[in-house]
Amino acid sequence: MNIPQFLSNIFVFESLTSEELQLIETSAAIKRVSKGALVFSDDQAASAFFIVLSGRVKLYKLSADGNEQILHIQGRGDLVAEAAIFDKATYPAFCEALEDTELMRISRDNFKELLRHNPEIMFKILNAYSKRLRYFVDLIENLSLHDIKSRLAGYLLKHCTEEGSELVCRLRMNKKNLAAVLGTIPETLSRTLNLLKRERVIKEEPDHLTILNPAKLKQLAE
Amino acid sequence: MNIPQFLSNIFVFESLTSEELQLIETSAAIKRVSKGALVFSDDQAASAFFIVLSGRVKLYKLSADGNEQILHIQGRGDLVAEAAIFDKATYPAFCEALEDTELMRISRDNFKELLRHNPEIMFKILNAYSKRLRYFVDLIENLSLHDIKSRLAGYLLKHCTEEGSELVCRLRMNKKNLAAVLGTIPETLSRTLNLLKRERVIKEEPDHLTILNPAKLKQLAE
DNA sequence: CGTTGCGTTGATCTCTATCAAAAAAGGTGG
DNA sequence: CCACCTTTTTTGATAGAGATCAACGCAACG
Repeated sequence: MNIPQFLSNIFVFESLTSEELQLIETSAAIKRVSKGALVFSDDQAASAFFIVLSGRVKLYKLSADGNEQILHIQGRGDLVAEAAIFDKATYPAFCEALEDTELMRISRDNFKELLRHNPEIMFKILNAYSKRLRYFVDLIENLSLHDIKSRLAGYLLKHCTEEGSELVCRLRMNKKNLAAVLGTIPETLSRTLNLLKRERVIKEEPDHLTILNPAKLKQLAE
Repeated sequence: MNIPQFLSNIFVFESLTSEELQLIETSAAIKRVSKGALVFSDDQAASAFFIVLSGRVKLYKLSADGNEQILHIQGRGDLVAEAAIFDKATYPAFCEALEDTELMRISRDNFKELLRHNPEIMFKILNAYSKRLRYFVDLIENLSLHDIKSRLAGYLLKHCTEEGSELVCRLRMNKKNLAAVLGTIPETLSRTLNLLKRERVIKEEPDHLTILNPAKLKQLAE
């Protein structure tokens, strides 16, 4: 892969010159992880953050009895563990590869130095942080104020795409993970999907869900 | 109040010169709200953010049937609605005064201009954002993976102080609000406090809670 | 083919919300 | 200081959402 070329396409770095991109590349390391591998652990000491080059990772918390809540899923171009740059130097959650994934590891100190000379990058980081904050506010609202049927409806709406005349949702993860994204367990997800199928709101096909009644789905999601 | 003096004590502004502080003051307005008054609404258009000068406000979401989840409570020196500076220009939640409160309203555009000339402020903002992100991650973890007894235990531990030989927790808000902080309702909070009282973990006194068994409380909070 | 992991289904149980009402605490004005 | 009214908090009874536990079907895979 042409790394500088790739980096220049990432929102956070798009204002940098090719010399600066080169600089990032030399101070960064590529980390390759296979599907299912742990990238870092909750509370682990952190001296770097990551950018996803390819693949996807999930960031999640575990309860004492092994339940999982996924905080978010990051793909190509996304920052991972960026909270470890400016706040205390520990990772805020577990991070595991959902697929074979390539990450660029960027050292905290190098990056801060880069920022000092390129303050305009900070605006981009601030923008990314703001989006992340809003995403978390939505998640909190969902977990606290909506039931699972409503959360699932919201998720399907947010992740569906038009394909021809149909509205379909490709999950791109197994149902155990989808359950953990929604803050529930696979059994409950399975039953809730059944509810929606019985009400003819969605139809499940081998590799995707088809949304039969978007209006109803919107109403459920409120 | 001597505003520039006050501002210079706020973390975000502590590196500014008195001329710059003066500049902020002239471009900012003081907003006074009485206890119970709404400062702004969820999704309302936002062209400014706020700094709390005195008093406290709560930021919260409401469900369709009127349930409330408090996202956080901000006091003297804290930023409010800072996500509206860099991301889309709407307020991310409702904001209501818990007490008579003075806020400084800082226009988004003026502030951005200030940042351009004082990039070091951005580090402070980034730091504040990082802390907020971690706080939200904790809240998500709590709501999703801990039951109410555990959330209450965690809250009490986090907010208690040593007074003489005793560990006490002064709530500084009514129980309806505490319930909304914990993601529950007053009835359930009342019952959960009873549980802890019956187990001799805490004792309730007219104006505060005394923690009788911190070890047990820690164990409950995990 | 056995094994292993994933997804579904069924039965059950537990936590927490809801609804209703009583009790306690806080003003307010005479 | 007391009677009155409002708001907050507590208590009780009930219902419901979702977790847990156990079992089974099913596909992938060595």
